[in-house]
Amino acid sequence: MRRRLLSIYRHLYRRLGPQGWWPGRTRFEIIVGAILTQNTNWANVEKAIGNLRRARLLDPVRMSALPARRLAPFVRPAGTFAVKARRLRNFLAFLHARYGGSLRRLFREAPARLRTALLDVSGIGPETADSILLYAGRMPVFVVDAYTRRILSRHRLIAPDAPYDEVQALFTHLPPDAPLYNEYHALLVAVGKKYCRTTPRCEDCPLRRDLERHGIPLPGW
DNA sequence: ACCCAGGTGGCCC
DNA sequence: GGGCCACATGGG
Repeated sequence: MRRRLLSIYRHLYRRLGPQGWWPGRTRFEIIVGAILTQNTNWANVEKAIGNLRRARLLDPVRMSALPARRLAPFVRPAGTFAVKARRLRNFLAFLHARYGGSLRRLFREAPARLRTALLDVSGIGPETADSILLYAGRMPVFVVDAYTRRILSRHRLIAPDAPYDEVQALFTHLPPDAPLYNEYHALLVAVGKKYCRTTPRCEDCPLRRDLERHGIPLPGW
């Protein structure tokens, strides 16, 4: 399994190159993006983040000053904006209550403890929590999203309806290396955007051809 | 006029 | 504990 996962990674990397994820520079911006991108096209998230940036709200203290009703209009392009404004505030309340508003202190937690804590925040589920841990915290936690699922299931590495933790467990076959997990997940999203929707016929997927050519046939094909 | 996008929580049974 | 459903914008 380890060999197979690494082989997929190498072929993805060779084809698509480094992805430079997460888009967004500061830790707080990454966290905001992770919440805003829930079930939403990233282009829409960028518009919302642009609104927040222009209003100088990409800062925990400044954002905390706004009640959800005042925050929502900035978030609007990301969709489900009332919900997401509340979720941003839920995170900020959590950050303030448990870490005195300090992201530095938050990320001093051990990954497993922080994950549990984040999952207690209403509006932060497993994917959002893991995105925060990996991309904002640079912790070796693999992120499972719709693309991860779609690609792995089409390659018969998981069942299409496999539970989150089960999919994530697959990647424990890899060394716990945050930059590797970062790049790997970003590549899965990139290849998913590029091929999995426009080319639902997996026989045409260049990744599959790469793997077969190199003697790593995918099971079930 | 659909359908989808880097989910999550709240119901209902 | 599973099976729906609301949330909602912008692009194809």
